[in-house]
Amino acid sequence: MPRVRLVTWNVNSVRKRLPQVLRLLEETAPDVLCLQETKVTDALFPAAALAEMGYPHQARYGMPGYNGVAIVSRRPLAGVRRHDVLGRPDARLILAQVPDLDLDVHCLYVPAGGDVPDPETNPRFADKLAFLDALAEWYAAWFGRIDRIVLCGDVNVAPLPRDVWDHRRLSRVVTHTPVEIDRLARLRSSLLWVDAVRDLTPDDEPVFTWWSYRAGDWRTANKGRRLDHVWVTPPLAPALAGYAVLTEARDWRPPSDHAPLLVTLDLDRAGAE
DNA sequence: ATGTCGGATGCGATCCGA
Repeated sequence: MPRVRLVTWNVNSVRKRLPQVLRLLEETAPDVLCLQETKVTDALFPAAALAEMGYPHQARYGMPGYNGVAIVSRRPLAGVRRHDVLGRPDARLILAQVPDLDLDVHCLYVPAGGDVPDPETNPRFADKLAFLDALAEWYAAWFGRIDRIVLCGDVNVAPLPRDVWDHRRLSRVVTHTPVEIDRLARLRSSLLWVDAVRDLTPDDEPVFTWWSYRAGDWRTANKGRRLDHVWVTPPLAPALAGYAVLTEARDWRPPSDHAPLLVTLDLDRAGAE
């Protein structure tokens, strides 16, 4: 079986960013692309343009204006399923099987959590914590079935000190507070998920996938955070072969504030399902 | 507190969410 390439990207509107998405597909030729913040209803999703580029297999879960996730693939998808975390239909998680690869792909967009890292005064932050708790519980109920799952998405948490440009300063900033890091760790424990990037890179090496629009020269300032993650279940850990943050895409005008994350799997080295 | 995006509303400028 050849190497498998997966890319995940928070596009911040798939319609606004369609030329950049097509360029990404052309230049990186992934088997599967996971998109977050598509910000489009399913009826208006640019299905034909992506199909024309060689990606006719698409699972999408959109809503007007906000959120929205999609999995687009060169290989057939099966068993497409949406999951409403906390019972809310807000287009944040979609699941699909890739039968050719004997793999499940999950595409996730975790709530950002607002500006104030206090669940007492900021309902958005409380909601983010509740979302992570509910998702952890949901996955924990799968435990025992040893599946080959790849979870891709914008988890809106940068867990390690070197996942942000300034650990001390950002410890009081939403995305890097201890309480969020604790909740993300619980989610990771739910299925013993392996964080692909940190499995392939020492923890003390800075890795970022997001740079705010508000910093003038993002590359020079480099005030980034690693908000976008690819996690795999234990049978896939031996298959992890490489990753790349495609920072060049952060400059494709008009840019998303996230860079795509590419992960390569060598499925010959994976465990069985 | 600020900075800059994208979408929705409703048709212009403002609000929400990020």
